Order: sequence, then C-alpha cells, then structure tokens
Amino acid sequence: MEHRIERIKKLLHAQSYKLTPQREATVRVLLEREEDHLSAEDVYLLVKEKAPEIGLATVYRTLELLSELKIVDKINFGDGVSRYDLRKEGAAHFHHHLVCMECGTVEEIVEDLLEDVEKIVERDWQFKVKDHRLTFHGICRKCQQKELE
Amino acid sequence: MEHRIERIKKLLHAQSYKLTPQREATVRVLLEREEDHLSAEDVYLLVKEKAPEIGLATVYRTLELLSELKIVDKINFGDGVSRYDLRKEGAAHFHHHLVCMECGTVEEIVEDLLEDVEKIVERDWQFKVKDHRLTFHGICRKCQQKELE
DNA sequence: AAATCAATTGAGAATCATTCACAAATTATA
DNA sequence: TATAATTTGTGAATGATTCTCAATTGATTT
Repeated sequence: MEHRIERIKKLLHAQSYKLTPQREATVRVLLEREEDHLSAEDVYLLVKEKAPEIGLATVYRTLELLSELKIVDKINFGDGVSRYDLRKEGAAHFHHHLVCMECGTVEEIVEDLLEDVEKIVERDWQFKVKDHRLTFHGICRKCQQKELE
Repeated sequence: MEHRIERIKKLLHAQSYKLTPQREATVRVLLEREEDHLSAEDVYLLVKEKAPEIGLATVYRTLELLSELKIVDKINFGDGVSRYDLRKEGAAHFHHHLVCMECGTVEEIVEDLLEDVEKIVERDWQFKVKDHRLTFHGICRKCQQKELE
C-alpha cells in the first residue's frame, strides 16, 4: 500500500503537483476500495471519515487530476454518475467490466481480450487506438442460479 | 424511411404505446441524422423545427421510451451528456464507436468483432452476455495525417 | 358523433451531479 | 521568515435530467 502511494506521489511530483493530505486521503480510499466502483460522492463520504474537513469540490478536483494522470479511470455505467476506478499496477490498458442487469453488480476483467480486435481496428479503420472502454451487460453467475430456483 | 417509421410504430403498439405526432417527429429526426450522435438537447432543437410546440421534457420522455424498447441506444462518451443512437435495422447488438481524442469525431463500427471475446466471457466468467458497449479512444485517420504535416 | 378513460403533453419547478469563484490556508522555495 | 504559487473549503452557479400537475389528445365505447 505504502509503496503504491509512493509511486503515485512520484507521478504527481513529476508534473509538479503536490500530494497534499487531502489528496493522500483520497488515494488511500481508492486503494482500500479497489474492487468497488465508487462515485465522487461515495469517495467523499469515505474520505470524510479520515479527514472530516475535506470539501466535496476537493474530492472532485482530486479525482479529475488523478484521471488526467491516468492513475484512475473515469467510467460511466449509464446511471447519471461518474465512477472512478484505479488503474491496475502497470496496466497499459483499462480493464473491462461485466455489469449484471439483474442485481447491478460490477465484475472486473483484467485480461486484455481485445488485442486482436484492436489490430483489426487499426488496420481496417486506420484508427490509432490509445485506450478502450468495454462493458458487457448481462446476467451474472449468481443471478443465473437464482433464476433456476 | 416510411417503412422504418411503420416498424417503430408497430413496436410501440405492441407494448400499447402510441406513436403521437411528437414521438413521430422525434423518430424522424433520429432517422434523418442517423450518422450523428445527438444529445437530447440537439434532438430537441431539431424537432422544434418540425413541431415548434414540442417541450424538452417530451423529447426526454420519448428518448427514454425508445431506449427502453431498444429502438435507440443511450450512450455516454464521458462529456456530461447522454447521446442517443438509433439501432441499425435488425441488429442484435449495439455497434461500436471510435472517438478521436484530437477532434472529437465519432465513427461507427457496425461489424460485430466481439463474437470471440463474448464466447470467452461466457465460458470463463459464466456471465450471460446480453449486450455490450465498446468504445475505442484514439486518433482518427485525418488527425494522424495532420500530425505529419 | 358524444362520452369516457387512460395516455400523453407542455411549462416550469425541482433535483442531482458537477463546476466555479474567491478568500483563506498551505506548501515549497528563496 | 518572506514570497509566490498551489491548493483548499464554502457556498453559489451551472447544466442536464426528472418531476409535477393541469390541460390536451387519442382511442374506445355507446
């Protein structure tokens, strides 16, 4: 954990940003809840537990900054909120998501899976791919089992 | 065009919804601007040209309805607006998008491309895929050429 | 065609997420 | 420690979307 904070600190410093206590608290929340897909509001409430004086705008600003530095990815599952997701250590690409239409659970897929597709897109559309967003909507394992009962 | 309106009319009637003049005007705008990715506001302004009395809320309601009936897909490219995109005739799946990070242009890919990936997801994650969203972010052909100049 | 009932509409208010403005506080640096 | 630049908290402002509700429309039955 500390190691990852250090790395993020360096990334910020490289662009002459500071890792203020507020930013650190925000990053810690993201690290602790890495599996989740927190909205800015969610993050705000969790950070408030560590640093009650923090303001919502600061959380937004921090998330925006981390997003620009590609430390987190901003995603949108279609409910009117942006969610923020830490990039995996050293991952070149954004990971994928499985959103269950029944229960709303979001699973992550870290595997790339899109290498071939990207090659086709680059070749046939002459589009230089820098990043991607892939989300599957469907029924998760648990809900499939429930349906059988 | 008339043929597609008829088809949509039937889809609505099948769920006992009416194709009111306002809804028809909205659908016509979507058909005429099929290549674009219009926001609700965009649609509103265009519909207003045909039917000046229409209200913004009605456009939102219509788009929401068409979205539920899977006649249009609601997408979000990360600027705070939802965009609405007509499904291709008879397409089982949503098409993909190429968003240029330079100029913001959005190209469409109608080809499936994800068949193999979906098989893997269904097999390895036991997730029953119903739909997907795939967007590539990168540099379009035109902007690549500009960079060389 | 008139009566009826539910669906739909327009207008504006309300809500919600996000951004902005700005004075005060903090930080790194000289 | 003084200085300058960043960052912060607060509350107000914005912008997209939804809600409320009375009025209108549309289909259906007589």
